[in-house]
Amino acid sequence: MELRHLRYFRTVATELHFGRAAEKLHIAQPPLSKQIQDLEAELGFELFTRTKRSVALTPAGQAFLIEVNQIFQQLDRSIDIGRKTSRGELGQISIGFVGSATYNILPVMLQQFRDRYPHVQIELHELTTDRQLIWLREGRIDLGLIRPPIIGLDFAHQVILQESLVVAVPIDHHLATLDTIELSSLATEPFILFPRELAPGLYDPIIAICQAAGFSPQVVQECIQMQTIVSLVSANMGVSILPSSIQEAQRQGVVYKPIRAQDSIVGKLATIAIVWRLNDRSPTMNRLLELTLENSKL
Amino acid sequence: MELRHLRYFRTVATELHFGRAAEKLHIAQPPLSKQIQDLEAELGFELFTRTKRSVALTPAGQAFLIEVNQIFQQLDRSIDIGRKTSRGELGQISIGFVGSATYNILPVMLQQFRDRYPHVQIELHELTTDRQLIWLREGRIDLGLIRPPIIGLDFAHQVILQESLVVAVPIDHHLATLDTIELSSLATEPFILFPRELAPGLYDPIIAICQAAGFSPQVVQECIQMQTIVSLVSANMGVSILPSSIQEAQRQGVVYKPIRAQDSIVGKLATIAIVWRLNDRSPTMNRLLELTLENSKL
DNA sequence: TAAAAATACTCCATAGGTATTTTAT
DNA sequence: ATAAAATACCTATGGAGTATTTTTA
Repeated sequence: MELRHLRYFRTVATELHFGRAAEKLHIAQPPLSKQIQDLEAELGFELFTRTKRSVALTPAGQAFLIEVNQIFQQLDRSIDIGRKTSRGELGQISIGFVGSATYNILPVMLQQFRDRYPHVQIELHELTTDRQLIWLREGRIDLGLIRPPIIGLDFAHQVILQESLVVAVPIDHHLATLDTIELSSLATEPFILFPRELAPGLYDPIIAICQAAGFSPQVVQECIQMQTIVSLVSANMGVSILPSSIQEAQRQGVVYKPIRAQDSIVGKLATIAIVWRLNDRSPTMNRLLELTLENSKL
Repeated sequence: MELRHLRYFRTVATELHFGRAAEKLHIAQPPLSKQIQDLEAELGFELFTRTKRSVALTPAGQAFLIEVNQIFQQLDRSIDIGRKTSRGELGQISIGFVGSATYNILPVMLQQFRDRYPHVQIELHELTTDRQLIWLREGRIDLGLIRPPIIGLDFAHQVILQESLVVAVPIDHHLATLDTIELSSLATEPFILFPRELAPGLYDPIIAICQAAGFSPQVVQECIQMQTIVSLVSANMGVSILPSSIQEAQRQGVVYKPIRAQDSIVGKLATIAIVWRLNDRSPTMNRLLELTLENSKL
């Protein structure tokens, strides 16, 4: 059986006239009769009762017609789904992100993508940079928002955000009244930082600028979550240096101050990059990368 | 597009190897490659990523595969439904019946049919004989259980039940003690009968046997429902002559007595026939007629 | 008698086969 | 070097066309 048989059947069933049906199908009447006969032979039951002067559907033909219409509906649906998937309008994508991406790039990226491609299922995983690279390799996520550097040759990446660092001090701290803070004035302050392994690409520059300012920070506490660091600063446990986007997360008892003369020595050191597997270009990923990279250029 | 393309696609998608897929399909590899290419061209998107050494489904191909499997499922379903309908195992039938068929033929017929063909939808309509013939002609019912005679040449029918008549008398009536009743002893009794129009094929024989016994029954009350006649008899309103199957409907205050010497003069006068439209032989109807006629022969 | 489906045949488009090339491992 | 898909070209099945017959309203 081929779709041709079913197409012909549908036409004859609606026209109830082999001649007209053949005309509608742009074929001659005899081959149409032949095809319907072949179909009936294959099915093992009669579709039409022909009385040489009139054609009518048998009860089985009526029941079959209803079901055959479903086949064509399902066929249209199949093509539509395939086409949409090929365009990245339909599908799913699994995204990893570092906690600090929550304050800037991630919400913008998600909202834009959801607006443009509402039928794509997005799965989100908050993970550290190193876990993201592992998950990427294992195929558990398709994209990662990480803090460089990236180790491994099987990844492609693109920096999408560069931000400056700020100093976080408790609101009643003696430095809290200044507009900008000289790094050297933090030499004797207790520091709260994240463990180096978590984001060496962010940790190392922080240590480097401190040493350039003539001191090594005295780390009294390490925290995995940036939110926790901020909490501890507000609790007068010490000060910290963090990406400036942390200011988006409003928090009582903490003030953020720019580092003086940052542009020349310090620059925009906190970077976030988007990573994906080399040679993995699903349509959905392409659409998301397009949107994100296009955006990060602005 | 033809089912061939989809069949080939499914095989390649499961084998992920054109050579093996071709073997499985009993065709050579080049035409298989060609057909898949044609399919992709028609769909407007790629189904496979071929890297000369390995074949993989694209995301669109994966999505399409799932949907295509649905097509084949729907195809199987269509054939199955058509086949079952052609055998009368699936479908619907609308049956009319006279109230008095409720006591004998109808319940047996329904139970047997339901047991054998549980997926056929049965619609039941209690109607008088004349209404049934009208509904039959209008296509509102497919079969009727009626009391002959049948007027109209466009019907086929078959008598399926012949039963004798019995006399219904109140339990405290002076005739209630006898084993059988002589019709002539009813000459002066008040009669309760149904209107002639309702079932002339039953009414006329009743009048005829009374007249053969030398009297015309004094009808004091007419009722459409046989149940009502029985009620009135039990209320001492009079006596009646009814088909013997009325005894199935147990009722306080009424006794039923055979008519004496019934075999010779009276015979089995109350008949029920099954009627259908000439040349209307749906599979469902054929199955029901088969069962019923086969049964009535016993 | 006329309208419509079925038969009988003929033809050609295309599905499928064979031989070969290309390409990636 | 080899496995596997693509390309090129050929063959032949069967879908479609034409002419005719059959059937019944």
